[in-house]
Amino acid sequence: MKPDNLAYLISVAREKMSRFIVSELQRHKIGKLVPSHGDILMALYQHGSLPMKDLVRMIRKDKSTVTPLVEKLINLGYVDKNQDEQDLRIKKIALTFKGRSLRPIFDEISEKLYQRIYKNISVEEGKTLRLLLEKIIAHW
Amino acid sequence: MKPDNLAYLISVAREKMSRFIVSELQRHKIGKLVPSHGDILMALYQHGSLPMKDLVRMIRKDKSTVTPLVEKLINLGYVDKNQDEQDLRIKKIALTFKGRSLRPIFDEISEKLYQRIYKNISVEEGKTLRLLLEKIIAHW
DNA sequence: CTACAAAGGTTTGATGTCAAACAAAAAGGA
DNA sequence: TCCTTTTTGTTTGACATCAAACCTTTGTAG
Repeated sequence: MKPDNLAYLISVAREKMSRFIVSELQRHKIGKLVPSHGDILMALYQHGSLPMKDLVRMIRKDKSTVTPLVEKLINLGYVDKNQDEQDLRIKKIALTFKGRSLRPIFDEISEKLYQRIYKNISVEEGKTLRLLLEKIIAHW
Repeated sequence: MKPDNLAYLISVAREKMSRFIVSELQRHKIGKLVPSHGDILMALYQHGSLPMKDLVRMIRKDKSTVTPLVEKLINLGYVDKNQDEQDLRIKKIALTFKGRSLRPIFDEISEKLYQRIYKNISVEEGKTLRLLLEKIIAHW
């Protein structure tokens, strides 16, 4: 649905970025991951151990989506899941050693994505773009 | 995966728009459709009958994705599919009367989306935004 | 004309995604 | 204490999505 040109362009940009990330992840043979898995790992890199609840909020996906996403990362050995001791409802997700060892790769992919975006716009234009997108989002 | 702020903002903007469209479609009881179905109908509103091949290109989805999307629209009675007479490989998708009758609703949703986006940015800013997104996409 | 390659679509299998229903634990109120 | 509500997370069912394999029809080289 792309009646307005802006909506169309935003969708296309997002698709390009998404495909770029997926292809980079595959190139590194990390397992067949999608950007959402990357979101989870990035969140863990930045915040350490996190309960499912916070992960759900941070990656902006339904909780019933996050469960299998995390499960996959567990099966690949990148994270583990442990019950909180105070509140037994809470499951805390944390990086394993193997998961932490992937960080350089994710940093590299992030950097590459950044370079790709800024290949054809200036830093100043990037600022403008960020500002406009924030305006649209903030008062949505 | 939202290391760079811009990538993150573009994703969030796209998600907001997508959810907006889905909720509008549901509000109109058109059937449980997603934006991709809207993309197909909009393409047909603009170009009349279209072969699957062109539909695939226009909505930027894999051909194996478009097949079931169209099938759903057929089941809902909004489009039909007929074999081309010259080239028997080609299946042409066309709007039915019922499908055409939905056009006002889609025009309304488009307009609402436009209003939502431009609620907090000026026309001039919209122009700038479009320009910058095009820059990023074009030389991707 | 025949064989091979290319093009247009569908099928199959795997998986991400959401909504709704569910289960279990904690919180709160009487 | 006991009952109700809220919170946290999983399960289930439906479906969009893609990649790879497949089928059918065209196009083409020899």
